[in-house]
Amino acid sequence: MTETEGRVARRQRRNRDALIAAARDVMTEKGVDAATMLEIAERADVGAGTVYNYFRSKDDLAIAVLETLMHDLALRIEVVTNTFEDPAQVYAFGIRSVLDTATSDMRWAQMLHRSEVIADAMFRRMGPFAIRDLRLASQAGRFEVSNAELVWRLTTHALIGASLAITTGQLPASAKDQIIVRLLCMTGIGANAAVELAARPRPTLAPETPSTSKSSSRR
Amino acid sequence: MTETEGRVARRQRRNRDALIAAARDVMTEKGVDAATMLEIAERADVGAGTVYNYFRSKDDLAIAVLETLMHDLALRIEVVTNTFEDPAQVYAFGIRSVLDTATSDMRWAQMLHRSEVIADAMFRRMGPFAIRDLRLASQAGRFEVSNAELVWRLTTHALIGASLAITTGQLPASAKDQIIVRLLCMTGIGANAAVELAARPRPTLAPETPSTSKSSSRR
DNA sequence: GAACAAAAATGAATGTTCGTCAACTTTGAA
DNA sequence: TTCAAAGTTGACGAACATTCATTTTTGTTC
Repeated sequence: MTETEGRVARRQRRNRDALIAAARDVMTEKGVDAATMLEIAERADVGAGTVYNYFRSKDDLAIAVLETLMHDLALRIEVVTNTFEDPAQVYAFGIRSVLDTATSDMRWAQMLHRSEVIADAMFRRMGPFAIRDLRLASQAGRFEVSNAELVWRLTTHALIGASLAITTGQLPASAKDQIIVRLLCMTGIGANAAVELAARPRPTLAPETPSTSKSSSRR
Repeated sequence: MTETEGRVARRQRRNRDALIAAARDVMTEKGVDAATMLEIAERADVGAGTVYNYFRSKDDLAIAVLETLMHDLALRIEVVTNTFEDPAQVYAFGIRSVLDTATSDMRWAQMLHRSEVIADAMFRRMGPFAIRDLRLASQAGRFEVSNAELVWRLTTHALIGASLAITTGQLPASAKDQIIVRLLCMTGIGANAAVELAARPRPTLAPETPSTSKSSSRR
């Protein structure tokens, strides 16, 4: 194990990141399925076969893309919630932000169709934050959650499903408040407290980190 | 509109049902993705192109298969719950049965990977039963649900997600009780009442309606 | 029961895509 | 400068959903 990251390793990570950025662009433009590996490779200025040196399969790559979206969102949420007093509100703001982002940002909406993949990415990438918040709120006596992992797992799937229902028009966007209330109910807080918690005013999130893929400047 | 179903319409429905049965067999054996349209057609003793006279696409066919599984399960649940006194218990037994079936029956487990499709089929096919039960229990003062459709929508996605997590080993089967408790929490019943409701003894379901596809006897 | 039009079935051909691979290029140490 | 290891390439193979021109079946009318 070298103390610092070697030149080779650094270059490899650059290539990997460039591929993820390219894939993110193509996939959020056309959807995961419609994005072909060839187009992604071309966007990254790379041969078609090269992608498979970094990702085992298209799904692998899609998961990597989703994870960057998730991680980015989790960090932006944390910046805001750091100032909150009530740990229950931290959690509530988090799931509300996910719902808002997933339904309003076309980049997310395009990805929603692979529910189980996106829910899994959300579980893993945002889980460390969400589960911590659930535990803190439980310790503070605000929630009644004995198995935070389980509650978060159920919440991710419900959240993605609800987002999908909104973007496909099966649910009106005005149902968002009720969705959050019901998801908060899963924390054992009770219906009345959930309504109150969901109704609190919310600050706005910072804008998304811009993509790092060069449009077409290299070479 | 003819009073009785004409000969033509009846034959068409027979063919359609035979295709669904064949597709159900193949898809539950190998999974939706691994099932090829050609194999399904062969199993139904039909040309490859014929399938497209009855279903617009492979997805269409998969949805039809899922709907038969859902509908069948809903009916079997209803037979048992007809004798229940407590409307809340009717709903609890319903979601518990879905979870048990989805995680123990290989036929279901194979289908779980198209989360959003299966959740949507469950919403539509089992919804009429589940939403009615939610409303009845709310009217009886057992639940606190103002928007039964929404609660059912969230529940289907969470239920499918949880089932998938169990079949893939991400969650132990022993978590099933807790899953049901948390899903019941979404009805606004409160954590304690949910635990009590989930712990009640459950009768067993009738076995599944056998497939109607002839193994290979025709011709 | 013959003639015929409409409906349904057929399966070979089509087009698309993922993932592989043998040849080629770059890298960096000796 | 040399050379082996690592990385890259794009043509290619295989798989598969879907199409469509052709054939077969069905039901009706005389």
